Amino acid sequence: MKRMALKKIVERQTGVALWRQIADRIRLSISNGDYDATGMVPPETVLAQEFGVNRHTVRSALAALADEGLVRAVQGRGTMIERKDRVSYPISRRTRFSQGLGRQVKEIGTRLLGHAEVPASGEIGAALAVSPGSLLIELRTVSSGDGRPLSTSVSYYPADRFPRMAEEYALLGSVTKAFAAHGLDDYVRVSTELVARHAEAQELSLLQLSPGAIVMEAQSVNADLDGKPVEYSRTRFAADRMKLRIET
Amino acid sequence: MKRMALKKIVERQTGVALWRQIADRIRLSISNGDYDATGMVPPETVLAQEFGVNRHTVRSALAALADEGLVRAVQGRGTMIERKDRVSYPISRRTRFSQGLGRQVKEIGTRLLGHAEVPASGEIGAALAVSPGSLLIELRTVSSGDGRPLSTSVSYYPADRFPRMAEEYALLGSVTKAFAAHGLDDYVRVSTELVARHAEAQELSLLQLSPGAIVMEAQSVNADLDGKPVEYSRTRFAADRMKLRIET
DNA sequence: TACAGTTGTCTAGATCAATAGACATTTAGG
DNA sequence: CCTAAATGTCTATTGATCTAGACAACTGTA
Repeated sequence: MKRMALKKIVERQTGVALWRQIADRIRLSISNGDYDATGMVPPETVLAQEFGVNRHTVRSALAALADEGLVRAVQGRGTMIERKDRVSYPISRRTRFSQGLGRQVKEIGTRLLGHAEVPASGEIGAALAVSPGSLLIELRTVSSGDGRPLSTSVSYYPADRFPRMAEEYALLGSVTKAFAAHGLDDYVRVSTELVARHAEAQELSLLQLSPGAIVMEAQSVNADLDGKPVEYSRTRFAADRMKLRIET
Repeated sequence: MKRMALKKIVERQTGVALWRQIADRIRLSISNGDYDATGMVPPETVLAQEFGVNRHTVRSALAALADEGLVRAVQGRGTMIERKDRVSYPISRRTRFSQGLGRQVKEIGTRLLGHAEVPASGEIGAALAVSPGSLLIELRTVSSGDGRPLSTSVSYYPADRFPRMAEEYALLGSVTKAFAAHGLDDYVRVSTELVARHAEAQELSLLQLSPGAIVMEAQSVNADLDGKPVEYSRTRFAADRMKLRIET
């Protein structure tokens, strides 16, 4: 289906600047492959006409995208697309971070931001089915693909069963391996809840997002094969770098 | 865990107006139940201090939320919360729209916006495993719960197998029943891909969203029990009214 | 070299967003 | 009946956003 050259409307007086709306639309078009034929963004004058705004407004949008490293403008030639990918991340009964990304990224980085021992509280305690007040290990991490941050997580593990979680994770760089080091060889995803919202300040900095960006937040529980919960985690994905593939 | 009274930072010069950022944050707090104790939003002066902005800016944010019908301000008393729900929508092998919402909403509405017969094209044809150019039935719908729009869909069905899809759907108000009318009693979800992004103009109007709002877009394929695809659909959910529960 | 097409830069003005302060109006409670 | 606390309204000012137009600088091609 040839994509319709549909009118590219932007809304005024909405609290979202036109240049940001336009930047979002162009980013989407790039990731949809709309400009693959030329590898370039249409000329500023053309975009200005399509969106019904002044050329300067389009320039602000392109400047923001150039700032993200998504495009690069060359005087006299045009604005070239530098990057267009959106990584696909599978969510299934056997969700494993590094396996899922597979060949989409050459190099996967995981960084342990910090860890702590905290008492179980309402929501998290209930999800892990531990008695209130019992100790949990909390891990905070950021994961990236080819140097670009993709997600940030806060995860909780029962401290009595996985006492060395932080150390093993720091050493092995993988939750799956850290579980294995505690004698747990297999686990499955029990539940996942998804919400999309604007990123908060801390998420902007952790994920290196431009302000106003969107995150998808997944709250998930993993359990061992007996159905006993072993992990509760809250992962926030950079929405414009990822799509989630749900395998049922 | 008692929620930390963490500093509520808003970012300036980002192309997203402060009042809109604050409106988004308050909306999130309402849906998180942060204000359940009183049923009211904190006083404007308090919010202004928390966010580090002028009271007038907070007032703009609250005016936007009042416009959505989320809160109602009463002079001399305060700003009361009118609505706080975020509907949970399950995605599983047997995703059925109306069943999933269950008791969360009293009244489910589905409206057929229009239908058409279109030739199968690249992506959609491949997903449905039909030969290129063969005919598909396209349905465009909006679904709502208790009068609030929750999602809008575009769906495709092979015309040779489900020739009366549009008529049956219009009559029965349900895809499951329309399938049954064609002799298909059961079907399962094969794949789902999820993306979150800012809503486009058309989506804003269909879902009655305030500009700058977020939609979650799910592209899904359903198949009969022999694995033959019967439906390709693209559903956009109003992100601030829904959360998706993924059942694996 | 000439030229068309493109991005880069500058100036000026109009509109929107945010701050600041003052005061009015309404409500609930002592 | 007061008063404290809350929202409602008004004016003025500053900075960010958007429009408008003109022209400079660079690229590729004829």
